[in-house]
Amino acid sequence: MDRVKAQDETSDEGRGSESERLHKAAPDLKALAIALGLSQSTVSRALRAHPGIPETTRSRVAAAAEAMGYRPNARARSLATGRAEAIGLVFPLERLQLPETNFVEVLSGISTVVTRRNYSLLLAPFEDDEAAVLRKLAASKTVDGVIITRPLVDDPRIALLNRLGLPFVVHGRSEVSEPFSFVDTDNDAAFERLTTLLLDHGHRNIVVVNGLERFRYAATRGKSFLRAFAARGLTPQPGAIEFVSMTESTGYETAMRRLDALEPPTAFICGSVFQARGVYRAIAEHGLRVGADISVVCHDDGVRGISAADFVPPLTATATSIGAAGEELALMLIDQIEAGTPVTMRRILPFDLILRESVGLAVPSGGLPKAMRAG
Amino acid sequence: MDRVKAQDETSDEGRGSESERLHKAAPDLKALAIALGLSQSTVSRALRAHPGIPETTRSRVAAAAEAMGYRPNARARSLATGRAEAIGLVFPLERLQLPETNFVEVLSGISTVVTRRNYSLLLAPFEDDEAAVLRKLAASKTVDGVIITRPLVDDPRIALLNRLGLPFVVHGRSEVSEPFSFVDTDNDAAFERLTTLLLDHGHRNIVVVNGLERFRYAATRGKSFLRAFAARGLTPQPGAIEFVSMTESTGYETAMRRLDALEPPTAFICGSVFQARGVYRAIAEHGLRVGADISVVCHDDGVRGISAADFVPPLTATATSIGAAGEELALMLIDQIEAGTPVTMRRILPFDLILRESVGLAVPSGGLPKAMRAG
DNA sequence: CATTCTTGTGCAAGCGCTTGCATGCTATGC
DNA sequence: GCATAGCATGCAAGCGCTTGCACAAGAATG
Repeated sequence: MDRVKAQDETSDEGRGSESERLHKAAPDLKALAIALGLSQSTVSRALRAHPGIPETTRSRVAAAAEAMGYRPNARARSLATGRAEAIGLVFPLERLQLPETNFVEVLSGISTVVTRRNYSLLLAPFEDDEAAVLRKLAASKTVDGVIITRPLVDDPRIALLNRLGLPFVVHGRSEVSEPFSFVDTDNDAAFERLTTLLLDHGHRNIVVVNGLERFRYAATRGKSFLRAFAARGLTPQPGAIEFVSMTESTGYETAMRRLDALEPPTAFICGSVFQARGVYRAIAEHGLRVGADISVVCHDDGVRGISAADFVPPLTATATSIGAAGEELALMLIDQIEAGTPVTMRRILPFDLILRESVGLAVPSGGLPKAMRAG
Repeated sequence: MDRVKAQDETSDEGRGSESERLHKAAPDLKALAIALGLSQSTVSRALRAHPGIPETTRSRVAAAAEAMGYRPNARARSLATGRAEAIGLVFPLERLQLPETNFVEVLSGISTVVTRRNYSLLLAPFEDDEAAVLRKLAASKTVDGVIITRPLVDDPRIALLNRLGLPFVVHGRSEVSEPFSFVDTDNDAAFERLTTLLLDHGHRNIVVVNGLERFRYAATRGKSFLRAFAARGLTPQPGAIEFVSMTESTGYETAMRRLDALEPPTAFICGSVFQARGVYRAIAEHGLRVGADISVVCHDDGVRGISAADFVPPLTATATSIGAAGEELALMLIDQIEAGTPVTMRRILPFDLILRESVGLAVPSGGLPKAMRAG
């Protein structure tokens, strides 16, 4: 391997003339008021369209502000009003560093709404101490509220935020008794539906490649799986649920291990398209055909660039839009902030079950493959 | 296709008791000063470790602040100091929405440094009017400086920001005469190196799958390609450089079109791994083997989840870390802000040329394939 | 025509912090 | 013993905005 280093240069030098940069300083409220021959109060009220300001004054002020390029100083404004018009997104830094994540989709949804509502979005990553970040955001009043993600089954952040009095919205649910607002996918129904689908196709030995058990969504999904079995008076194999991380490689490893076991499953349910991709790979390496020899279904969050529809063969999945969840989160948080009074809002997003070619009738190991195309 | 809608629920209800949420309000400076029997000035100075405050007082104040959970109000502080201790990242919203982008890597690098330096990161996406966003950020003093990305050959934002007096750093360069700070990859050297490598292997009919010409990095890369030919007294085929977008699909389409042409190229140079992936696909569809029948090289920004090393066959590339560029950008901007005086800092990041199996000797169309393994 | 509203505007007191300058104090020097 | 330094701390004036309240002048009322 041949490695060639290119140069690496750093230098400093003066920049721009003082006069040029001071060109036309943005006026402050006082300057604007003087120019208009009005008091700061009147101008301020006119700009905010307070009642009691006649239309004539209002438009005159608006025109002058526009002409002079006036923008209120956000710092001063937020100090005076107690509102920052900004929300924070608190997340582990590694969600930006790991290759497989649905983080960007959520971020995209949040960004869209925040921009539309004229708020600012503060990114608040943390490395280990999330509570410290939350406390800091609350006390420093940098933001009016926060969005937190990936709640645990019993998440301590909820109590903390309630105590701090910082408005917040959770992406997902938690089993805590405290009240909180959230946006969540209907994991319950989705996994029950996926399980039922496989049961309908005669599968009994099903493995769930689930997320880590401490996260509430994974715990819930596991329970839904069991419930679907119970509803038919059936019992899954012991150890049917694998609580592993949401990556391609763990999907692969888990599937490899289970396929090499004494009684390999006839179907897999995956928690994410990433895991499903790994499962597909393991199945291929075993010389098996998805949909014919073995079935796979998954939950698809609608992550960019990796769609269940593009799998070969196309993957049956419960589909939601995690981008839409992001939008809903931001919307909910901002509404809550602007309501002033603490309210609890909950929203469970719907999903679509989309049947594709990855599901077939259960076949005993080595039995005849039967491709089945649903739809 | 069978679609099942799940429920969709929204509800409001009261939350938490007033007393509970007011539990233990974070004290302000005044409260802390009173508790300590000191004036606000002394406490403030002690906390900021101003000279003239004796060690004894300082530690006493620090201990009390810690015990009472004091955090300065960021709004008030920034109003008083004129510093927000925050920087903004301005970008087109679509960079978050498109599936193929190196945006997250940059963001990750920026986040890391911003957090380490105790700054806040404001995400400032725009839909069409970037200038408006910049003006607003400058006038509203929400941030102390901004990072802008993807500069055009002649980028108007630079003049604007200089005029506004808002500190900024550019990810990439521009040909404007105004001074500005930037962090950039050594595109010049990288593309000259890639071109030379192919020329060394006897390739003369090379197609460059480049980025859009209006972006300075793409324009530069094109010129470097020509320069490498000129250095050998050679001339590339007319229309050798394709200025297209940085996606898998355009890589695919471009390669398909060129491979179907009368004189198909014997080698491709791609601007990104995304394009390269499309090119590989087109080559495979033509029944050709990369490295044997046709050569491919690319520039690899080190995007998560898609590495030149994982291509089949592994792809020769000039490698840089775009995450490192993000870190450098944030570092530079913060240093610049804290320097107070406007300085111009430039940094050109090095790259490694990593030879893998995707390059072979040029073979005439239909000639004997010669696999060649460099290294 | 005096009185009470309305209406449009302004005064001034904050919001919670920083910081230039002033002050009272204890150590030092001659 | 008194002037001269520090030294540690406090006063008060902002930073640029919002907003409760007061106010002047014209409109409406009896």
